[in-house]
Amino acid sequence: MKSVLESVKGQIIVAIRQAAEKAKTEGKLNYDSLPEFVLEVPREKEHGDFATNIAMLLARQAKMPPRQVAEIINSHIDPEGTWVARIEIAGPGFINFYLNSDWVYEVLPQIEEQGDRYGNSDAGQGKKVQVEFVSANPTGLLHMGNARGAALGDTIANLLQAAGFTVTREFYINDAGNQIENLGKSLEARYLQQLGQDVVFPEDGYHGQDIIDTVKRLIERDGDKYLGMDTALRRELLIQYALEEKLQAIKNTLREFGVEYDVWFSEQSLHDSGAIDAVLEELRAKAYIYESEGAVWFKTTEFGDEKDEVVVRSNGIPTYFAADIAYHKNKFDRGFAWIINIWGADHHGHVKRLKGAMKALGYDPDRLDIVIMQLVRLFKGGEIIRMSKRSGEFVTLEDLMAEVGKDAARYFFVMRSPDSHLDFDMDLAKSQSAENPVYYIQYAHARICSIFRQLKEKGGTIPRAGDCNLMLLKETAELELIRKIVDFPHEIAEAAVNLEPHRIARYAHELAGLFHVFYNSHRVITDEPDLQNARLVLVKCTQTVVRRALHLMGLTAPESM
RNA sequence: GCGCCCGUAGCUCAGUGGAUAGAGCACAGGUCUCCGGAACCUGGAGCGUAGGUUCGAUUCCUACCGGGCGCACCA
Repeated sequence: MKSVLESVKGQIIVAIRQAAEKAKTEGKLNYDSLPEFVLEVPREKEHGDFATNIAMLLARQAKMPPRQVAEIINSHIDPEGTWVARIEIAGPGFINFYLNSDWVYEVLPQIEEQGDRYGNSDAGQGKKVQVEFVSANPTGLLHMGNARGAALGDTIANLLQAAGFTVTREFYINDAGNQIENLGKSLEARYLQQLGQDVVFPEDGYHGQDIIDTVKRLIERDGDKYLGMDTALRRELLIQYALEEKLQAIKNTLREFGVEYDVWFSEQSLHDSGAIDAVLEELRAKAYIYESEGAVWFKTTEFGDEKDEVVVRSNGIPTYFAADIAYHKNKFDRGFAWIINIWGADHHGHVKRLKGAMKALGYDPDRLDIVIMQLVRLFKGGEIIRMSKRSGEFVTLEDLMAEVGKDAARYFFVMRSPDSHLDFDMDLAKSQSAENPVYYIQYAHARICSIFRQLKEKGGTIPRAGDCNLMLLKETAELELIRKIVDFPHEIAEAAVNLEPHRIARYAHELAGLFHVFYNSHRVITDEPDLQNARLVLVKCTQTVVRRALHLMGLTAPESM
C-alpha cells in the first residue's frame, strides 16, 4: 500500500511536471528536458509543507532568473486533485507548497487498518538480499565488535524486510585456517596443564579463561583419554569438541540478543567441497593467478590494491582470502540481487580486493556492499574499559547483556552511524532515567498502555478511526505528532536502502519526544467524548508506531516499566 | 610513508549542493491541584585550517593539521 506521504507528494510532483510542460507548450518556458528536481520537506516550517528546487535547476536552460521560472510554473499549476492550498515563491527561487493540513489525518485510518504492517513498503520489490554479519571466529566468546555487528546487521535485516526485500541472515563460521590450528595448540596446552603436566602455553595462543573452562568440561566428560594420543589426532579431537561447544555458545548468546540466523555457513565446507580449488582454477584460467616464492598469488593490484595477495600459502593451505573469494562467489551464485557484509573497521583493507575478485570472476561488484563499522569503546564510571584478547581480559556480549540488558545494548549499538566511533556509556545504558534514550522511548509506549488501562477501568473502549471526527486534533502538539507518524514508512525505506539503521533509532527518540510533549500539554481522557475519541485513535496509532520502531531495532515494547 | 574512516555546541552525536545547521547530556532558570515526574518549557554557544568547483559549499574536489584503524604465506 502506498503511504500517505508518497501519494501526497506524488500528486504535487505530477502537478509540477504538468505545469512545466504546459508552460513549454505555450512557449512561455524553454527547456529540452526536465531536470531531476526534488520535492522535499523544508527545514523551516515557514517555508511550507513541501518545497521544490525545479526553478533553480531550469534557470540555465530557460535562460531566465530562477524566480521568474518559478513564477511561470506557479501560474501554470493546477492544484486540482492535490492537497495544495497555497503556493509561494521564496528565496533564490524555491516554490513552496502549503497544504490543507487535513491531509495528515489520512494516515490514522491507514495505521488502524495495517497495524504492525504500517511502515512497510515495496521499495525492495521482493528482491533477494543477503546480510552477513558477526561471523566471529568460534574460538572464543563474542566481544563488543561482534556485538555491534550483531545489532547493526540484525536491524539492517529487519529494515530491509520491512522495506520489501526478501532477506537472508547469514553467519559465516571461520572454522578453518590458522586460528583453528592455534586454538588446537591452546586447547592442548590447557588440557595437559589441567592434567598436571608442566607445559608451556603458546605465546600467541588464546589466553582466555573460557579455553580452560572448555578443557575442564572435556576432562569431566572424557577424562584423560587423549593423553596418550599423538599430538595431531589429539588436537583434532580437542578442536572438534571446542568448536561445537563454542559455536553453540555463540548461537545461544545471539539468540538471547534477539538475532535469529537463516544460514550458518561453514568455511571448512568450502575447503572440503573443492569450491576453493575450483574458484582458484577459474581465476588461473583468467590469468589473475601466478606463483612466486612457493606461494600462489592473486593479482589484486589490477584492482587497485597496493600489492598482490597470497591465496595459497607455500605449505599448500589456502588463505582466508581464498576462502572468502569462494564464499562470495557462492553468494552470487545463490542468486542474491544484493549482498551486504557487516565488517569491523579492522577489515576495511579487504574491501577493495574482495570486490576486485568478484569483478575478476565476472560478477558486478556494485551488488556487494560492505558496511564498515568503527570500533567500540566501553566507558564505565567515566573510564575506558581496556580490552585485550591477548590478555584474556575483555567484556563479552554476555557480560554486557547481564550488565545493561539486551534492549539497552542493542539500542546503544545502533544509535550511532556505523561510520562513527562508538563510545558506549555503560552507566547511562543501565540508568533508569530520562537521560537514557532507551527508557525514554520505552516509557512513551508504557505511558500509552497506562492510558488504555485507565480507560478500561472507566469502562471506556478505543473507538474506530472511522467513527471519530479526527479534525478535532488541531493542536500543534497533535499535528506534529501525526506528521511524524506519517514519515515512518519513508524513514524505514531510507534507513534500509542506505543501510543507515541509526536513522530509526533517532526517529524513535524523536517520536517519543513528540508524544511526551503532547501528553504533557493535553489530556487524552477528558469529559469531551468526541475529543477523547479522536485522541484515543491518535494515541493508539502512536503506540503502534513506537512499538514497531522498537521491534525493528530488536527491543521490547513494555506495557509497564 | 601509503590506504580507509572521522573532525559540527563544554561532552556524545545527527544533518544537508541551497532560504535562520539540529538533538541528547551538562550548565542556568522555570512548569504541572491533571491519564505514570522515567514528563514538559526557556536560555547560550559550533561546521579543524587554507585553497578550488558552483549562482550558492558545513556538504563536492585538493592540500594541510589532528584522532582511529589497516598495510602478514593471520583472519
